[in-house]
Amino acid sequence: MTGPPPAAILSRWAREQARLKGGVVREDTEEWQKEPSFAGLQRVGGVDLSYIKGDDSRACASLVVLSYPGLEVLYEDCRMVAVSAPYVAGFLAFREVPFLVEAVQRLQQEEPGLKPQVLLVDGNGLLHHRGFGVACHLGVLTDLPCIGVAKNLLQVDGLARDELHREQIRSLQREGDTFPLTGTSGSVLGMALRSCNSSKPLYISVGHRVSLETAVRLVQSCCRYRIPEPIRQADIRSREYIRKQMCSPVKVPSSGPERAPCPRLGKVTGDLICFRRP
DNA sequence: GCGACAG
DNA sequence: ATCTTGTCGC
Ligand SMILES: [Mg+2]
Repeated sequence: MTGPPPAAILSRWAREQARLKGGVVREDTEEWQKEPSFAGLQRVGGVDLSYIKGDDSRACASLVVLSYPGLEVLYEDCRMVAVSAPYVAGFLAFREVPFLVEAVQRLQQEEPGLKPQVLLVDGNGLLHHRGFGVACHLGVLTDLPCIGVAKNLLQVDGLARDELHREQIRSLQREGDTFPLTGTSGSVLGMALRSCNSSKPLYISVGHRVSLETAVRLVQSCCRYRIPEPIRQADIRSREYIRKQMCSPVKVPSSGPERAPCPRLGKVTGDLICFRRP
C-alpha cells in the first residue's frame, strides 16, 4: 500500500460513491431531532482513527458513546486495525470506513442497549466533491443518523480558503454563530460554525438522516471545547491507545533468527523490553 | 496544464 | 494524520 492509487481504482471508488449516494437521507427522521432541547436523545457516538508516524499500515480505530446531555463516556472501543488504502482527499472513506462499520457492528452485537442515536464523524458528509463524504458513507452503510464534522475546509465546488472566506470567519463573533457554505451550484453544502469561542470554525455537513439545521444545533450542544466531545474523546482515546501500545513491554523470542520489533533498537533477544519514543 | 485537497 | 514540552496568555 504505497503511493497513490491508480486512476482505475479512483474511478471505481467514485462510481461506488455515486451508487451509494442514492441512499442518503438528508432530512430529520427521528422524533428527538424535532425537540427544542433534543428531548429523547440519550446517546451520541463519535468515531475517529489515529495513525502512527512512520507506519502506513497500522492505525487505531475508535468508537465511543457518550450520554446526552451529560456527555459522559458510556462505551469505548479502541482497536488496532490494518489500514489498506492511502489517504486521498475525496476518498477518505475507503481508508477509514471499513473499521468504523466493524466497530458499529461489534457494539450492536455486544452492547445493543448502548447503540448511539446519532454519530458524529470526523470528516465531511455532503460537503464533498461528489456529495458523498465519509459521514454519508458510514451513515448509509449502517443506517445510523450521521453528522460530518471537519476541522478544515475541503475546497470543493468553488469553496476556497481565500480572503473572502477568512473574512466570513472573522464575522463569526459569538459562539454558535454560523455562515452557510454555498457551492457554485447555489446549494448549501454545509455550515461553518464557531464553537466554544474558538476563532477557528468547524465545518458541519449532513451525513445521513439529519437536517443541516439539526446537525449544527446538535454539534453546538456537544461542545465543551472546540471539538465536539464525542469526536474529541474518540480522538484522545485512539491516540492514547497507540501511545500505550508503543510503551508497553514486549516479549522478544529468544529462539529463531535474531530480530528486533523496532529497527532503532538494534539487536534484541530474550527478556522483556520496553518501547519508548525515540 | 497547474494547484488545491477532510483525515 | 504525525513530528512535540513547556509555556505564554485570556
Ligand atoms: Mg481524527
